[in-house]
Amino acid sequence: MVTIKDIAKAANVSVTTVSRALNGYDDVNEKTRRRIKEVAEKMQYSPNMTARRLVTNKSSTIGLLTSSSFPSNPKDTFTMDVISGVNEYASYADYDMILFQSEFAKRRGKTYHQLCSERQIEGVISQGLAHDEPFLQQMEESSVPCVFIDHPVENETTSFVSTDNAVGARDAVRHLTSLGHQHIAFINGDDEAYISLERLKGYKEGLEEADIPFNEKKVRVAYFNEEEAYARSIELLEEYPETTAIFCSSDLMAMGVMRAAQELGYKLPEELSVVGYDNLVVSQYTTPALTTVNQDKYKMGNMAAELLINRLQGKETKTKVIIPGSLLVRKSTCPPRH
Amino acid sequence: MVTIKDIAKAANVSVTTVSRALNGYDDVNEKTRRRIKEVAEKMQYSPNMTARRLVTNKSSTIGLLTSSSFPSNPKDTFTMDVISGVNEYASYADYDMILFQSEFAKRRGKTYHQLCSERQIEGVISQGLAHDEPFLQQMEESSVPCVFIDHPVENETTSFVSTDNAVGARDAVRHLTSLGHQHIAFINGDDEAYISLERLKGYKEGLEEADIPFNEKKVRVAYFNEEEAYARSIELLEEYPETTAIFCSSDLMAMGVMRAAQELGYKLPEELSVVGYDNLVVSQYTTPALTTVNQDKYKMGNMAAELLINRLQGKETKTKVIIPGSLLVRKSTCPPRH
DNA sequence: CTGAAAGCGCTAACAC
DNA sequence: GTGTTAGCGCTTTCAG
Repeated sequence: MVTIKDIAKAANVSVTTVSRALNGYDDVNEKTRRRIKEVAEKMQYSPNMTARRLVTNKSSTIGLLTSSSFPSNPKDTFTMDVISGVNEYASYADYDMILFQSEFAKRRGKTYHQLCSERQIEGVISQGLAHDEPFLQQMEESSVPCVFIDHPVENETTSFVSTDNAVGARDAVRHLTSLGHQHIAFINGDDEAYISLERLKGYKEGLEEADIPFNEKKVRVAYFNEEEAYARSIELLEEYPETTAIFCSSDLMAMGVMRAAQELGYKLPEELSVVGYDNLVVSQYTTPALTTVNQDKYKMGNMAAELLINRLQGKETKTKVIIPGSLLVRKSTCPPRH
Repeated sequence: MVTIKDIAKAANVSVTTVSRALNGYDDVNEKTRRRIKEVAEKMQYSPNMTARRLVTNKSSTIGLLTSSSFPSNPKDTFTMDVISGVNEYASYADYDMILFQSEFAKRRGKTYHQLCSERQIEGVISQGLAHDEPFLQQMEESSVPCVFIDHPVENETTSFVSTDNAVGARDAVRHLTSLGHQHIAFINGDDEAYISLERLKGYKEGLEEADIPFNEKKVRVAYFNEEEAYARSIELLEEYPETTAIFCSSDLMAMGVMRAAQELGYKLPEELSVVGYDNLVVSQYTTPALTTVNQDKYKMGNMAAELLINRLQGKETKTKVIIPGSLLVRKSTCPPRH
């Protein structure tokens, strides 16, 4: 391994000068710099980041914290897209990215703070943590900068990236009402999580716009789980047979709903319109192809990384970004039968 | 930040003793150890990995090297599954994983060796690199242990993980011939890559078993690309209208083929059977659902990590693992029309 | 402009 | 069993 010491020797200068020359400080003679750079090149020098980290106490590494192993469901490509977006920006900005799972950490008895300090993580991005996940609280309190995806907290060290969930949900419902639907049920993901609350708000707005009374009994929670949604939709359809459309807070849940409806003998979409949320890859291949609200997951990750790294580098930066979504009308929705 | 020095002071011992106590060496009095551990716990000590890395010259970090940003195609969930498998094992074994892209490195003018030495990467896993990617050569020559996915090189520092490609391809063709197909074309991924050669071998075997003569004109190469496969299959179908089945070396290519056939007016699967390879998530949602050869991508990643980390830890370990695949018969294949 | 020296937090001979 | 000491490779005062 070639060190700056070797270069110093070869170039007949001190290690200090080598360090300064290579790191682009301007208090070094241009000729000396050139010579040093040449020597470094010739000797195939490459800096030992670990040593640098130790002394500067900076790691150029960010963490991406998810709850457990991904994908929990093979169809769930959400996290992959986020990872991809984060990694891309991190690479571009010359940061490394490390994946953490809160479940794993807890099993090891590690606190959030340990997770970060052990590796001198400079900042972290969280994605897909449950709203009551203790790590979330620890992140907020930690001095390590972080950005939350879909968890609305902003302060001196914390930023927030999400999509416009209320608008997305409202547009979905608006699409349904404009088709003529009057009986629109809603399978939500959670009853406390931020995005679920927002989407519920959008659902109500959409209903209100069309002068349809809100009925909380027609809202069920299925924890973003396909099987759970399958079960909830069967109950819903039995209790409210007049239902002609179901709006779901994720594509996975929508797939559960479609399966339930088909097994119950509904003809899709004529007898039941279904709308999803997320626009997972699979959603365009379901039968019928799923109408859904697109979320730009890659961009969410990319943005989160940008906000985080800007902050780490002391650049001025937004602390909140809401990425617009858009309704993708496919084949799972149509006017209700009379 | 709490250091061993602080603990040493608080526990009235030397830093050496603290280090030894915390790292489980046995040349330390059990009472002392207990006391030190207590103090460490109380002071919320967590070791500075960077310092440890510097002195031990070990990073507990492995790299996962892919060619470019992933997924190149949103439907392509292959790399995600591999990543997931690698990450899972790495976490379990207490290693960190970092994602590298060869394209990015090259744009930065970094060699493979620099990539590793800068971060003191202990070992790397490669996935999805083109067979003529220069980094592959550099990996083989490097002293950094590595394991190749789908690239057959084994030596003192190198292991190899793949699935049984020849068998997979043969089974696919066997399935087709057993259905009665006599005119089976093949869209391969590459004409030099290891897996492509193996699958070609399997294709020939399958044909031979059924006494069908091999015709190299019926083999086309589409570089694992959907559009490319779309184009090649149109040519194929026009030149050999007697074709009743096409075997493809990836699901993505199979999707291109199905689209081409449908646009050409073929009724699937009655007028053309199509078989894919990989078993991507989407393949079960295509119309018709794609018959394909499953590859356990998660396991490939998991295995690769296991082989690598075993080696890093000096454990005895296999240097080659071939994971069996299995044919998944779905709806895109049926007997040919007479 | 350049160099000497200190030290980041930790491990590992080597003594005692 | 425990402590002393010498670094790992780098950055960064502080002098000159």
